[in-house]
Amino acid sequence: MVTKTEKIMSIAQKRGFFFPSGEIYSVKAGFWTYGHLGTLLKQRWENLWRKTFLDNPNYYEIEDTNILTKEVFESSGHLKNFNDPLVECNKCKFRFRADQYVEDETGEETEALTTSEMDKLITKHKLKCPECGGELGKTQLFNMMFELKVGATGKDIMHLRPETAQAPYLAFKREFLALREKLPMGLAVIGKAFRNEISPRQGFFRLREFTQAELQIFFDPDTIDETEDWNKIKSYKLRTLLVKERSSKTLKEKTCEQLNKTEKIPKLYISQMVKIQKFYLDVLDIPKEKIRFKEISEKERAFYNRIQFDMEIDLETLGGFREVLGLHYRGDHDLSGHQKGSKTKLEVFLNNKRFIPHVIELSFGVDRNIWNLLDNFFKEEKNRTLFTFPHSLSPIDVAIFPLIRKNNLPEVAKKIFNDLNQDFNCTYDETGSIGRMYRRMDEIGCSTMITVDHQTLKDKSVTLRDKNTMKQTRIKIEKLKEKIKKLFNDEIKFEETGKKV
RNA sequence: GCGCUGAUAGUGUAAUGGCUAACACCUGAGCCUUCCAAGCUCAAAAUUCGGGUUCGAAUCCCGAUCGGCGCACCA
Repeated sequence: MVTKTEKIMSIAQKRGFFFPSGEIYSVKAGFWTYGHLGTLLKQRWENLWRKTFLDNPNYYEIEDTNILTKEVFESSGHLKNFNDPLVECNKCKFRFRADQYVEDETGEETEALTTSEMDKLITKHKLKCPECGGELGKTQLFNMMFELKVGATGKDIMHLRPETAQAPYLAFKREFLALREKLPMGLAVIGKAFRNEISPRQGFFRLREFTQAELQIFFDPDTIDETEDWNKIKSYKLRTLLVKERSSKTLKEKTCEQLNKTEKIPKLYISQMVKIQKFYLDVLDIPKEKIRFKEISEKERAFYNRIQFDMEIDLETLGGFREVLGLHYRGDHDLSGHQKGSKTKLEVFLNNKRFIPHVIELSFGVDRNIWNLLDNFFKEEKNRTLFTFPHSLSPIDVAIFPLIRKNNLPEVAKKIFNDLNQDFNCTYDETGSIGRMYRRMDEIGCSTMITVDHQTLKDKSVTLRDKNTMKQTRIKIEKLKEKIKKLFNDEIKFEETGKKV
C-alpha cells in the first residue's frame, strides 16, 4: 500500500517541489532543498502572509543575520534553556534530563549547576537509572543551537539563531525611533532558523534548518485589552480548544466576546487569533473542521509565555492535528532580558509613563505550512492526481498548449505564452497528447490551462480550462488577461480585517 | 544515542551465488493524432560505500554511511 505521504513525497521530488538537500552526496535528515515549484509555492504563501499580517501602517518586515553573537542568547535564555544536561544509563542506555531528575529526587536546586556538580550530586545521593536501576554515566550538555567559531582565532563564538524572533528585539530601539515612537509597533521576519535536533522525524515536519515567519507586536501593556476593530470582530466565532476542554470530543466554537469576558483573554490577543483564523479559512481555504486553536497549559508552555494558543491543522499524512504556528504573549521577557544583558535602555516614554513594551508573538513554521498545503489540497481522482490549490497559491498560474503540434498551432500558442507571461507565472508545453499535458499540470496544481486549437485560427478564440472541474470555456485571446485576473480576484473573500490579497 | 528494520534507473518493483541486472510508469527524440495519462519506433537511466568469502556477489559475511519506525529529545 502506497501511503498518501509517499505519494506526495514522490510528486514533490519528481516535479520539483522539494528534495533532500545535497542528496547527490548523502541524505541527512532535517535538511531539504526547495525546487522550482516549491520555491514558487513558498513565495506565494509568504506573500499572502505579508499581505495579511502586515496590514497595519506601523507593522513592517525587517531582515537580520542568521548568525548572532553569544551574548544575544545569554540574554534570551537560549544558552541556558536550550542547553539540556543529559545523562545516560550505562546499562539500559535510557537517556533523560539530569537536572530535572536530580531536582525531583533530591529537592536540590539544579538551575545553575555545571555538569560536574551535577555528577557530584548524583554520586552523593547514589542516584540510579529510574528505568532499570543501573549505574549512570557522566552528565553531558546537549545544546540545540549550532555553534560557530568566527574569525581567525576561533575565539569568537557565535550561534546560528534558533528562532527569528530575536531580530525584532535587537532592532527594537532603532526601529522604535525610526518609526517615530508609536505603539503598537509590529516587526516581522521571514527567515531561516536552525536547531540541532537530536533526531528530526516526520520528513518535512521537523527540520534542522527551517523557515519561520514571525511577527512581534510591541505594545503598551495597559492597552492590551484594546483593539480598534473590536466591534467588527466581537461576535466572530473562534475554533478554540481550551485546556479544560481537552477531554471533550467536539470542539465548541466561542465568540470573541465570550473569550474576552469568560476566559479573560485580552482583546489585542484575540484580534490576532481572528486574523490567524481568517488567514487559514478565507485566504488559504482550509476547511473549517480541520483547524483549531489549542490552548497550551502553563506547564506545557515556556515560563515566560503568559498566554499561548497553537494553531493546529488536521493533517491526514501525520495522523491528526499538528502545530503550524504559536501565538505567544511573552510579556516583557525579551526586552527586559536584552536591556539587562546589553545594558542598553529599551524602556520607552509614552503616554506619560516609562515602561518596557510587552510583546505578542505570532510564530509560523513556514515549511510545516507548505506541507499542510500539499496534504490538504492533494486529491486523487479516477484518472489523475491534482493539487486543488486556490489560484493565489498555485505555483504556476497559466499553462498554454497547442492542441496538436501542427498547422501553426504551436506558434500561436507561444505567442500567447509570451504575452501572458508578462503578467502571470506561465508555462508552455507541446509534448505528448493534450490529455497528458493536462495531467502534468494537474499534478503540480496549475490553476488555468489554455489550449490553442483549429478554431483559434478562424476566430482568435482559445479554450480556458479550470483544473478543479476540468470545465472549459471559450474566450477571445484579447480578453484573456482580463478574464484570468477576474478569475483570480473572484476567489478572494478576505476583506474584513486584512488587506485585499 | 539505543532497539528493530531497510538501501537496485527519477518512481515503484524483479532478479535469493551463475547469460549483457529485468519490467512498468515517468522522461527525451520521432511518427501518428481535432480536447483529458491512446498507439507505434527509438533512446537515456540503477545494484549506497569499503573490506571479506568464492572460479563467480545486487544476492552470503564484517564494517561504515544514511533513511524509516519505536524509545528518548522537540526552550
